[in-house]
Amino acid sequence: MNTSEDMDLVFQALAHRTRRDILDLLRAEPGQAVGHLASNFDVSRINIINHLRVLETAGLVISEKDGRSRRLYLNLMPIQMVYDRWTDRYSGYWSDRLASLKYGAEQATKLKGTS
Amino acid sequence: MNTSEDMDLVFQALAHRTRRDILDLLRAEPGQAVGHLASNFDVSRINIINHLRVLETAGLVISEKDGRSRRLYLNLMPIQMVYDRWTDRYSGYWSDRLASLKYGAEQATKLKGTS
DNA sequence: ACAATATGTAATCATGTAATTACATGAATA
DNA sequence: TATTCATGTAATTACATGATTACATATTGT
Repeated sequence: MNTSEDMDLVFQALAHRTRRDILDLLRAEPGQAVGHLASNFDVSRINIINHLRVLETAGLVISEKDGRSRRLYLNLMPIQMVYDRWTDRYSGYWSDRLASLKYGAEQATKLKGTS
Repeated sequence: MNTSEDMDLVFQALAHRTRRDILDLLRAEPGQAVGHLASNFDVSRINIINHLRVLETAGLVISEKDGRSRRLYLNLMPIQMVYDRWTDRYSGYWSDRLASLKYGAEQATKLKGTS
């Protein structure tokens, strides 16, 4: 998670519903195989493999071979690092939830007042 | 932030370095105009307008007309809602930073042991 | 060895995105 | 009113992405 390109990969990976659903399924049942995972979707198995490649490139999914199948695991570290970087940047705004909402209200007021 | 399509928009908006840089600049100097913002980049002014449209569609940027210019503001609410939803889902893993790192270590050990 | 199973690669097609140039609108000001 | 300034729209181009079908690899079991 050093370069900005890595962050691009993580956000892009999360920017598709199927891939977010994959992460949910891997969280619910870690170590499941590709075919078993794909059976949850209406799209082709190959499409799920393509999505898995995107997730693996972003570091969000790790896999290990197990005979003729492949076990899949969720890895949340990239999301943690994005979160850390983001909250470092904007910690003043929303490191604390209440402060964030306060900011949102202030901004709304400011916009209302000047328009 | 009700539908999954809204989350797609937010993640897609964040999945480009220029757009993340725009958010940083708007945070540093709220209310700045389009041309002033665009002067920070090497790309064309129109390209920044296109990126702004993406950010506004995702709800991350709000704007108001001010004479012949347009004032731009950062809106972090969509990110907050994505964050809330994500941490709701995976709160057991990384609502607490230490717990998250612990999970990461456990997962690494698990993978090492079975491969 | 042969067949069945699990996964992956290659080629393809349609669609979407990023960035550009040229032109158009609308507001401030001489 | 004409002109400059700030912004926006339209059309275009190159490239990336999502999803598919057909084929290929590798492993298990008969």
